[in-house]
Amino acid sequence: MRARDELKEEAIREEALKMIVEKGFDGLSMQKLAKAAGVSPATIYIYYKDRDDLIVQLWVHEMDKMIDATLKDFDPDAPFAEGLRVQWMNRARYSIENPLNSEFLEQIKHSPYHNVSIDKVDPRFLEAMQRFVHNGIRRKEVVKLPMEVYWSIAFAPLYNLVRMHMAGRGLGGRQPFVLDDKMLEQTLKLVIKALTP
Amino acid sequence: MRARDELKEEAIREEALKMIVEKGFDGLSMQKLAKAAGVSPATIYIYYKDRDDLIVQLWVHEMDKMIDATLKDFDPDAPFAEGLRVQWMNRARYSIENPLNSEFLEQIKHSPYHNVSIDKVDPRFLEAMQRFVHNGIRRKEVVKLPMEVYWSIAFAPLYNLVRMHMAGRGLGGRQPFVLDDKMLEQTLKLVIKALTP
DNA sequence: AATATAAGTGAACGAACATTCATTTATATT
DNA sequence: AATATAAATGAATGTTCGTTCACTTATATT
Repeated sequence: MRARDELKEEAIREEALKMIVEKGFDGLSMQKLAKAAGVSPATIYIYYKDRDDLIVQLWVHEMDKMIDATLKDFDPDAPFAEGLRVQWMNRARYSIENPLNSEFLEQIKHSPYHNVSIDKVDPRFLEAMQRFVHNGIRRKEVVKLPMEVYWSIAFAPLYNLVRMHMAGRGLGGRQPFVLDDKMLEQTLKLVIKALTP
Repeated sequence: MRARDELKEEAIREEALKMIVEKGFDGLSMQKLAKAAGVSPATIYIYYKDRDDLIVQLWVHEMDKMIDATLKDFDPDAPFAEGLRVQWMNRARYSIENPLNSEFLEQIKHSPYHNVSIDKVDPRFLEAMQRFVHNGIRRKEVVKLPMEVYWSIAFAPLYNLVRMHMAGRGLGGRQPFVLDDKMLEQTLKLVIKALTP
């Protein structure tokens, strides 16, 4: 039998990502995607059941990559401030170096597709995060908090800064905006201040 | 001459909002919208130049409502912790009481439509915010920060909690999640801790 | 070299799409 | 009551959509 062409598969993912980020979900047309990826429309349906399945599988794939990047050198048993810094910097670096990939994830998260994809987060990631935070609380390095509150304070500011950095504009969109290392450090410091007793 | 039917206009906005939040931007069809709003497709084009214009104008309209709600009883010259609390609670209440409206705004913010709409934020709102923060810095109630960092720490956690509350599920989507007043207070307290010297 | 098998294709399908247009309807002004 | 005007319409426009299907192509196995 004939083997699958990994390059085709990758091209489809790549172009789909680009189309969605640049034109939104209503800008993703299967025929245009096929043309952009250099394959026949029918080929896409070998890999994906339908358009929705393509989007959800793409999300799973990108989420995996993001999680891998975020957890690089991360040790859930490390001291809290250190562990949080590793995750922060990993995440910031990955987002800035892979703007299409991270914008796509943000776009999904704030769209109805999220209801479908949300269940598919790697449970090992959640467990690692939970252990990390509970370690911190046990050692009195972190104030006692529901996971959702912790998460919102720890990472939502980062995501927001990254989003403005991508857009190249800050609040109200009138002024240019660049997220530099100093600002990242400054924000992280304040986040740690909020979360430590 | 014949007068415009305000009810029709409102019905179009209402149904468009519902369609976008429930089915995403690719779920907004002009013909389905017309049917849902009880008007002819052609009628929509009296109010809006085209589909994109409808979405952008809808954003402007909803943004106005959100800003009005957020600034209710807000005084930019009030003490920092007090002013921030007013905005927080206003915003949280409006979002929870008007889930469609606030989900729509979040959806736009994380989509390519944001590039078009971002310039249209009411400048008076931005000026009020700027004055409020600069007041705080001047009075040494707030650490010195770029507006973008301030904003990210002050509000991104709130938006994130509200989003999970809407979805009814927390991190990873496996556990139910309800944002209650206690949690809101707890988070606000930590945010203030981060932002005050 | 022959064969079986799944990858890959281009053209075609009906359905749904955004938008327009000739016409009708309601009403403020006269 | 007549008139002017813009609102409102339903049907129709051509286009693009997601998806399928009969067919060809490449290759791993024999």
